[in-house]
Amino acid sequence: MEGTIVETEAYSQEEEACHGFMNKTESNKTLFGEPGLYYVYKTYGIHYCLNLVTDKNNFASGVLIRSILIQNEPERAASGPGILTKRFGIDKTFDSLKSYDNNYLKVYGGSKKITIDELVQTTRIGISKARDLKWRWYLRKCRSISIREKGDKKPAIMNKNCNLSS
DNA sequence: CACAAGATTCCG
DNA sequence: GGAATCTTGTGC
Repeated sequence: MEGTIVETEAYSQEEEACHGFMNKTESNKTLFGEPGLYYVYKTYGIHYCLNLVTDKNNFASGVLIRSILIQNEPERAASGPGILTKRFGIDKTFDSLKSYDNNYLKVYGGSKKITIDELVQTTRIGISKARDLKWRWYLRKCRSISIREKGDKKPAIMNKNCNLSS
């Protein structure tokens, strides 16, 4: 199974919404690890969320993957952080795996260049702290976005020649 | 040891 | 708008 990441959020220990804001604990320690690791946690007792650890060692930071457009699957089949992990079969066992070196799930940069004007930059979803930071980005022309920014209307169906895959 | 809150989703 | 559901962190 393969798809394109179309919506992400950034988290950093310097802001309150980050799991690593307070301190390093048993459950968030992966977030403090080396860049390129997966950080997977369970939320609301039900859903797993997938992150890529970024920045340097011992600095909690990561990117939450919020929506993936899966090839040869209906739109919105993986639009939302909890639903996409379910769709890809990602659970806690993926936590701390290297994104570039494992046998189950790989993430890599696409060959297609994305320019800043193709993205919508807006606020993050479902958090109560640091609500003002606009650290969420998504592809404007993609229909498989979990929640669109207010006023950003869902685009018309794309034709085959402007697909987002890399 | 108890309790509150959570990077969500689905249903009504 | 609200429940489901359960782990983790914090406080007493």
